[in-house]
Amino acid sequence: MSITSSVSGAELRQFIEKVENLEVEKAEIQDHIKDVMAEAKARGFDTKIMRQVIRMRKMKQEDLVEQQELLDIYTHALGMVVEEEAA
Amino acid sequence: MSITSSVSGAELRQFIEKVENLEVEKAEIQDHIKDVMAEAKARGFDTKIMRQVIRMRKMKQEDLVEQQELLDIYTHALGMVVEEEAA
Amino acid sequence: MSITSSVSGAELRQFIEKVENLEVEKAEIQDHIKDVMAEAKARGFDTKIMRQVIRMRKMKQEDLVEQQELLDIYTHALGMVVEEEAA
Amino acid sequence: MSITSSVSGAELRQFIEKVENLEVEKAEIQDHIKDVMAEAKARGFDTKIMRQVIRMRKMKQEDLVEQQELLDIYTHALGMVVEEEAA
DNA sequence: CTGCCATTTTACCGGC
DNA sequence: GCCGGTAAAATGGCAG
Repeated sequence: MSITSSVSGAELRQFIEKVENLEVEKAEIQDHIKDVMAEAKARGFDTKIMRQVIRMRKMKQEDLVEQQELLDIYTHALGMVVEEEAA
Repeated sequence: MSITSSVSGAELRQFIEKVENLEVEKAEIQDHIKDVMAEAKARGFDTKIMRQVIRMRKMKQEDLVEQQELLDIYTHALGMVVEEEAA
Repeated sequence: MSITSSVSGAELRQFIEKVENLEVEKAEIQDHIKDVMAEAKARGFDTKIMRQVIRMRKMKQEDLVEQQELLDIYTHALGMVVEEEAA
Repeated sequence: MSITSSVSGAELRQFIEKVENLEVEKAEIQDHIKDVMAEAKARGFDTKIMRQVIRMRKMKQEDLVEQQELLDIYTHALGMVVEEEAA
């Protein structure tokens, strides 16, 4: 009995190759980002600052989401606390 | 504030937005990868092993062998014997 | 605001601070681990392999063998032959 | 020539065991944290909220550090921009 | 080539 | 007891 018998090699291969193809696409985009940064640098901008700015803009958005989640949690929790105190 | 600053500001903004857009694209591809892995999992494949296989396929054969050898050296030095299958 | 809420708040604070203190301790130990690894690296050991060995030692032998077998199955199914050393 | 000859098994073992011991300590603290959380839960607190609160308190501290770093970067960058515009 | 930062992987925790 | 998501750790990549 072959060691391969317990899995469908063909199916596995399809999944693997699909992921690998997507990873290639991703790498291309990453390269593109690198190009843009290089161009910005050539135009005199400090890439370190740019990265920091990008990072902070991302964080700001995430914070909004975070705040909303906290609000939701508190809203639900209030119901619990009220029940709790009523008990 | 000088004209120069404003122009620089506009140009900077363009670079940053371009990068951010590319990062969005990248995130979408990453999500797609996640989907593929989830489907593979649903089809009964072990995603952890799949990831390992993908990593191995990316590595140069040379490095792969070297790393395996080093692992062997270390495990033997520690007296760790991993039970081998009789083929 | 009710007395109950204040009491709950104080109690909650106590729990949270206790957790935070424990997390500080944990971080210190983590730093210590980092130091040990750095020393090992300075002595010429490959820390990546060391980490892998530590992970392997944590795993049950049974699971370790199983995982290795699965990897073999997948690599064979994909026709990946990892060159074995002649001992 | 033995496969073990190229590394000092004794020294490696010492490093590994030291790390493992530290990891045991760390796990104990983690268990302790778990106990505290379980007790809080038993006292009626929502662990999800607690985690969120702990997380946000940590982030607040990290944000301060981040802000300072950004300030530093900007300070340095200003020098650059001034030079740039003078050029 | 070293340190730093982003990504990726692993481990954990709570819910079903 | 798995499973899904979330936080911690580790690896890899990039800039300097």
